[in-house]
Amino acid sequence: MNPLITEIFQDDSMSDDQADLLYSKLKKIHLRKNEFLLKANDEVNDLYYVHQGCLRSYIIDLEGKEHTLQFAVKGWWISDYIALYGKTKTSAVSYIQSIKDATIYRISKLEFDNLCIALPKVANVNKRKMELAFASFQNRILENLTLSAKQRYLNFINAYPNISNDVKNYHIASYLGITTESLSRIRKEISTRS
Amino acid sequence: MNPLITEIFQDDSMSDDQADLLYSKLKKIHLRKNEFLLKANDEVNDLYYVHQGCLRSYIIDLEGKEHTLQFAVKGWWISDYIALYGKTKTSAVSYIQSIKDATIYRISKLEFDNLCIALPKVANVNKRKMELAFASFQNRILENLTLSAKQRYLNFINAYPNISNDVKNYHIASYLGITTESLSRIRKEISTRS
DNA sequence: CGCGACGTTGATTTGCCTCAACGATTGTGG
DNA sequence: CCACAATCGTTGAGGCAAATCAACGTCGCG
Repeated sequence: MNPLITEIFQDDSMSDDQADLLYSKLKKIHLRKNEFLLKANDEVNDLYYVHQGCLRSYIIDLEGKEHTLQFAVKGWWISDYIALYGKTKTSAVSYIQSIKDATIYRISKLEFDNLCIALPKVANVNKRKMELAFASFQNRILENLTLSAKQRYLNFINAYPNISNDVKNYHIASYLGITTESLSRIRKEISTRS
Repeated sequence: MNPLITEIFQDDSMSDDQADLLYSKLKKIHLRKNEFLLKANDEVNDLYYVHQGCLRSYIIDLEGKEHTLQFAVKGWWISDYIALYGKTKTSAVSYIQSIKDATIYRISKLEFDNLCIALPKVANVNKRKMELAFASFQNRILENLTLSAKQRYLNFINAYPNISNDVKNYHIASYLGITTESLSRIRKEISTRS
């Protein structure tokens, strides 16, 4: 019984052989705060599982501004999905950086795809993960279309109540698509009316 | 050899038995222009494959405004993914309406999941479809964060050059997250500088 | 024809951005 | 452990892109 494999693949009914196989494909990585897992223009071949810590992926636009795509905490997978999953194989468009010291497990997409074929359980866990991510992407698009900056912020701290200990406000602002100044004013407005 | 199955599952190396099994799970649906496949608060259990025509999914916010989530043309799947894939099973939040006469094939998610288990080919085609959708969602979020309304519009008509024959401008506006008036002004600006 | 759906145009408002300055907090080297 | 600098957050003034509100032209269709 491999507790890491149980954690990652959410299945404790796996044989030792299977767990060993899975484990052999994972490469452990330690990241100090502010270190990068990936940078724009890097070649992208891998998926990253967050075992501990907190990461964030973001892009830098033509004007040099950062835009946060995703935060990832324990239990989440992260990568440059545009490059890794996109129609045309490209190099990374985003940066993935640790926000606090982190332990990551890396697996190549190629290996992962093979595991999905070899082990239906892995395929099924992955399928469900993709579906959940799908739903939450739709939700984010919808919120961006329908809600004010203030409402998006309230939803954010509601959805990620613990994350605000780790991430800076300007990370949140760049996730919500507003400036740090605007977020500051929103926070002020919220705090004064209570 | 079942041409419909070949079209939907992008695999012509399937046995007749397998193709028959797949075909038996599909229910053909005809939609006239403006008919609904799904409405908010309906129970959601199915996936829909667009064989012909054009559909659009949208939500109506608290102020009564429409926001387009997705367009779907031949070869695309559509459903209320927030309800169907979300963490907590809920009823539909969106409307799915045909924009022109359409032929749809419906399959229940339950049946589809069973097929994914029974037929690895189906699982793999589905996996790849999910990955592509994943990448394009990330792209859309990124574009919403980084680009002006004008740039998003230009990207849209570039990405869907044919779609503009079918969809109304106010559909596009609600997809881009702007008002019809703003889109009208953007279109004017584009046409006059050329 | 006449009505409704769709698109356009104008005047005004507004939510958020930009630019600039300045506290507060954190981190670091002497 | 303090001193100082960098990073981060806040505040203010002014500007702009897009929204709002309102009116009107145009097209297609019963």
